[in-house]
Amino acid sequence: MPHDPLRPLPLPSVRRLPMYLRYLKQLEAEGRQVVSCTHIAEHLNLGSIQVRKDLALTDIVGRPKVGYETRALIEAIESFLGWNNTHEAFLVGVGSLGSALLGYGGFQDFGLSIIAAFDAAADKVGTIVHGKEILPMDMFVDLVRRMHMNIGILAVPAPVAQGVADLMASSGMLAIWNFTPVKLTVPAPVVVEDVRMAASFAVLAKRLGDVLKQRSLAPL
Amino acid sequence: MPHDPLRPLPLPSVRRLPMYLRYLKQLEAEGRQVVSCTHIAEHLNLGSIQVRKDLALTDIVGRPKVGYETRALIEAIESFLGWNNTHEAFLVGVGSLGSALLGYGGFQDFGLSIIAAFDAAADKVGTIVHGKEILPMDMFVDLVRRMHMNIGILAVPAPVAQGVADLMASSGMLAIWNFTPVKLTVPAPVVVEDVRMAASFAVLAKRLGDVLKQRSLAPL
DNA sequence: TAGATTGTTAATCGATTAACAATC
DNA sequence: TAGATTGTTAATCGATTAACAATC
Repeated sequence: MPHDPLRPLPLPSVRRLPMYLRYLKQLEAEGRQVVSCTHIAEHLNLGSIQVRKDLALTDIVGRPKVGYETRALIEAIESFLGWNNTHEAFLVGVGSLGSALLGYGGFQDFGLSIIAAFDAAADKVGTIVHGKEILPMDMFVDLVRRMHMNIGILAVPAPVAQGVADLMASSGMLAIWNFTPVKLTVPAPVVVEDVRMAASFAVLAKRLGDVLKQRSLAPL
Repeated sequence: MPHDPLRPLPLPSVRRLPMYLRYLKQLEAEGRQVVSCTHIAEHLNLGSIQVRKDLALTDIVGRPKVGYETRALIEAIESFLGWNNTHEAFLVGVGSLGSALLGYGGFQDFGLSIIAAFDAAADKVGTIVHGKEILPMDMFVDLVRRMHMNIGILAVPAPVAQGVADLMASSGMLAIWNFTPVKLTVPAPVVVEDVRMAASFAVLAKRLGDVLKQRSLAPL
């Protein structure tokens, strides 16, 4: 079932692909040559049909009774996600969150490389954070243009988030990975993906509340 | 429509509530007394019916033609999410991500307070990070029990994630906010919420790819 | 009153799950 | 061959959107 390119991508499936990828890499490291949907599904607590359908997005074909070749599957997912060639990005905002992102090693798992970081604060500019020099905002637009940067990572304080997003868009960036809680407005082709930590915590707090409620109703 | 408590919560709605909350607080700060769904929806690029239905989860009632009282709505959402009383949490793992979480100011918006941080590395224990002393793992289980901590924030390296999660569960914690890419297995009442940055980046990369493809097909 | 907005029921849409033939 | 697994079509489920009466 080669996914009909006219229909929008099923985003829940896209979001699950990195989970498969991570597990497959682990299996490969353990020397496993082939793997079935059933096996993946079991390990990740998912339905095997769902896994099969998600994998089908990448146009991989498996062998009945056997499964998929681990290596081929890894390559199919990476290629589908575009994680086989490196994505270079500029980071703006080197506060506590921004500097964590600068130092986070896990990004290389998905081919993301932060090649420069910018901050508006004069006392941060010129310092080295996790091995990278912090550049002044003055240089931002010019460097984006000269280096044809597509991806901006936004980790500035909320009040200036929209302003920096405008700057990113006007300098020619096409994608903004938004770590602020601000709903950004951007011009036509630019895409924004929000990392909404508050949304995640809302679910946790709500479910914890349910557990506590049940506990108080039915004590030991 | 007071949400039927027997049916599971619509999680997409729960995830949107913090967005509303943030915007409502902004409106309140600007002195706005009442607000309509239409207005909220417009600002957040959502459908007004969706907003109305989400808000109905909190049992708030509005006035036709007028809308909702800003303050009452804020309180209804906070109460629904349990964000009116403070959630205290222990953080484990003070690497680059963990120390960012320690220093991140935004958590107070949702009543989350990290009251202690732990690390296994001897050279980190005893140091002060963002004003908080790093404690040794030896003290973890005992402190969780004595302080009746419910929430653990997991920001350790992937290889030890499951082990620390086991420790959290066995010491009596009921909720784990998981910043690692590992799929955790936990015993019965414990809830886990994953912050899957890779999933978010997968969507961004995929959509950026689409934009670039369109560009190359229809150049200037 | 007229018009806008809420609350609720019905229709649509998309994602998940089930069923089953094809295949190694 | 027998049994397990894939690929695909159909059924179910849940979330979103539409329709509309009630109300201020």
